[in-house]
Amino acid sequence: MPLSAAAEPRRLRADAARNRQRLIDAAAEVFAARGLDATLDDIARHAGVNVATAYRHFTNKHELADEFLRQCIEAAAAIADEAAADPNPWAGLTAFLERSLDLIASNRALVDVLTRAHDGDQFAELLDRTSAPLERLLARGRQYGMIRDDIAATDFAPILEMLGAITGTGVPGLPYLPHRYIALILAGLRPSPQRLPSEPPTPERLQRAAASKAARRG
Amino acid sequence: MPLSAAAEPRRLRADAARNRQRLIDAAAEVFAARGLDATLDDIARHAGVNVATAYRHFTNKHELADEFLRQCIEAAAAIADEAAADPNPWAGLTAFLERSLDLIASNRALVDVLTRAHDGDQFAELLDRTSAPLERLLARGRQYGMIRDDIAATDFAPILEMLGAITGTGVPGLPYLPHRYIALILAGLRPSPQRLPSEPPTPERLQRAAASKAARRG
Amino acid sequence: MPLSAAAEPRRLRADAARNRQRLIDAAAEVFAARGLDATLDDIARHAGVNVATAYRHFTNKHELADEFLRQCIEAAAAIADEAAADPNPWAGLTAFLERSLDLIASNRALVDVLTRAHDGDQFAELLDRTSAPLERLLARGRQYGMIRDDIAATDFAPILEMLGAITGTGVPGLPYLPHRYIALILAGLRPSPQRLPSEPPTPERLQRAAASKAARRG
Amino acid sequence: MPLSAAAEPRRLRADAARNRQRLIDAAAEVFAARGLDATLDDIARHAGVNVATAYRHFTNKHELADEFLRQCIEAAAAIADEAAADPNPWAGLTAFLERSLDLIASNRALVDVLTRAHDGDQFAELLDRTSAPLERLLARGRQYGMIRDDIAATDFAPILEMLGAITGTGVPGLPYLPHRYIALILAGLRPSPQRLPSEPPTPERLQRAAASKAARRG
DNA sequence: TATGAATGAGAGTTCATTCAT
DNA sequence: AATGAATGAACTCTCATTCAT
Repeated sequence: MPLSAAAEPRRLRADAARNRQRLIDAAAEVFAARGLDATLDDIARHAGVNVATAYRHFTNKHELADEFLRQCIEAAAAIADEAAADPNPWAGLTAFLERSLDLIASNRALVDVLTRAHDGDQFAELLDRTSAPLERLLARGRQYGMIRDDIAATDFAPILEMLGAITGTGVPGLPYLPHRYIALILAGLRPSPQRLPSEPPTPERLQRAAASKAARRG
Repeated sequence: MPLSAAAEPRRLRADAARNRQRLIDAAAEVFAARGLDATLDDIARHAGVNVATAYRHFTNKHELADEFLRQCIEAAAAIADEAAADPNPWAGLTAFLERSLDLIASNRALVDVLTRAHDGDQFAELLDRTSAPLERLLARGRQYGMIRDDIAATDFAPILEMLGAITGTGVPGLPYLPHRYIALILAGLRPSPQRLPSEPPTPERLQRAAASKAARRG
Repeated sequence: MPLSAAAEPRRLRADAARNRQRLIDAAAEVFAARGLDATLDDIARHAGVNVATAYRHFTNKHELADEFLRQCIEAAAAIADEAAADPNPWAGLTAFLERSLDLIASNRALVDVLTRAHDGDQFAELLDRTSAPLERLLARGRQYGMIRDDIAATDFAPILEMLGAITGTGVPGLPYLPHRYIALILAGLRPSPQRLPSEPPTPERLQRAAASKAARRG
Repeated sequence: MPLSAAAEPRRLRADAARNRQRLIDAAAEVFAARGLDATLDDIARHAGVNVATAYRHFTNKHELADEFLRQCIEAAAAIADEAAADPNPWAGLTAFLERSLDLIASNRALVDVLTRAHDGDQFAELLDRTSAPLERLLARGRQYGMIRDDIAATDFAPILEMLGAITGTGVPGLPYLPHRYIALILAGLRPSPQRLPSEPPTPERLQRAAASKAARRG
């Protein structure tokens, strides 16, 4: 899944820029197939370039993964934007979860980054880009009495994290299981007299949690 | 968290048994901290023994992980049994999820085993041990109109998998976030006029999914 | 004794080619000194490169040994060719045995390959390359009544295997003992009224024997 | 002042002596099957005792191998004695070579010790025990004009070493190949007008050669 | 700039040998 | 005396990263 090219600060020669994007696309494919543990050599071979070339573009494997994840975040943000544009908030919310799940499902590494938390900063970025549209969506949903009012945009980070954990449960030839659990969570998001315990997480808290996960990994 | 000692066929000398359990406990700690990718050397050092000693007790790293997971499964089964014994099905269900989450939270590797599925057989075992009590619990819950009737014991594998993904979100000094999402899922488990899509997964399907995950990892 | 360079399919950079040959030469020396059990680390150190470099050139220890043996086989084939070119068959035969012995003597591992049979395929290759010239040599020798007529080219595999076993018997400052036993065997190769028992071994039989030896070793 | 100086170094308890012999027998079997590289653990298990027990009887693996080889040497000496007792020197010589070969063939490790020279001292011992009977045999053979007179007892060390190298060439269902090469060597041992180069090796030389081989191994 | 090649620091595993019961 | 257990030192092989063309 070649993600849209990102804006690069420095000007690169045309072929260099092409190599750079090739590497990111290759990373997407290989990470998707083998997870974040895939070797850089493999990715480079997949991109049709040499490993050393990868190191000219990215100081280390970590950074290539980051770049790849940044592009994933772009895609996630686009999904949130489109969902918020839906006139029916409930339909928008449903679409948001389902399309997010599709994105996650297409990338094993994205599961890794959400589950094993590769880098806290990326997480913050993801929140930053999706919060505003989600908040708009939720506001309208509450207005119409479609969505419970003790849920906030930041709650969707853990929610997607949870859904990401079961993306791999697809078995060819059978209905895709995660939809079932999206529906379960959607049922939980309906208005209810019983309030959820504690408050929605603050962005800071989510960042700290993601960072602490990242720290564990080294 | 030293798990309950497992029944060992052969009698071990006192010191050997101690070392064996030390290794498993060390494995729990180290796996908890760094996931199933942790090195055996690390675990052995943590246990205060030589790597070769680990190899005397377990033919390879895989087997040590298996032993550790087996003990986790015992604990999980105990949780399911106690939950089923609760006279109030809803309270039992709540306790089941919360205590399961606590167990998972204390072991990063348990997340791995649920998320990344180290070994399909272990997964099958886990299902096997928890299905019967859960099914009893659900049956009573449905009778009393407390629990929606299109959910089955096997649904709790993905549900716990999901919850496992966010166990790491705890931040010292703040209320434990996962409880919030347990509550969200519990809300979704209340009876509802809208049925969930597709059927509860069959044990075979869950096993196949777990096995295919395990295959990816190698 | 650096053996003649072998034809390599892919073009290697100058320094890589140098390292590659250095590794093979180092393998020759180290195998010669310690047999095929020598460690790759040792060989690499001898070649002045890192072990990992050895692994860049050869997928495993086995393959490095194979490459080294291939070069030995080239040398052995050259010896057979030159011997067959000698106008005097007896002189040719003598030269063949003596020069073969010199080759073997310079390489402990060559003894290994003949004695302990590292790889049945290599053995087959060796036979294949030396049989034709030897057969020509023997044919002329029989014509002139110089060589007994119940001996065949394939007999020289076991004969060299035998001689290989005593190559190590040289002691500095004393006449080289193996020559004495070459002479003994040459005496046995003179025409004789008493026929040797059984037939010369077929190539298939030699290969099977070599393969069964290889199997034992693992 | 006890007159009966025991031939046995130390008295062993009956069961200890039994274990000791069991270990040597197990060593023979296991060495025969897997060569001198077999693990002590394997041998001990084969003997039905613990490794540590092996270390009570033998200071290290080397010494157990030595003991095993010593028993082989006894057998070899017996063969030489019986051969010398044959009234027909040529028949005696033939029997000596064939039975020696059988002995070697039954023990992979004996090939190792002769080929790869585990220990120079053992070699000396072997010579020592077989020289006298062989010399008597040869003397009579020369008298009758049956055996060439420039061959000596010490020549049979390299000769057996050579034959040992091809003991493995047997293939089930086919005539045993080594007999063919014994016949070849016997043909070379017939009287001949052409003298062999250099002199028969002195015992010292053979010992030095064997010792230098042993040194290589470490 | 891009490449082929090289490397150091492990990871998993094995084995001769020693220790503690 | 004999055993179960423990160990340190190897050995094979891998990979992120750097160097030399």
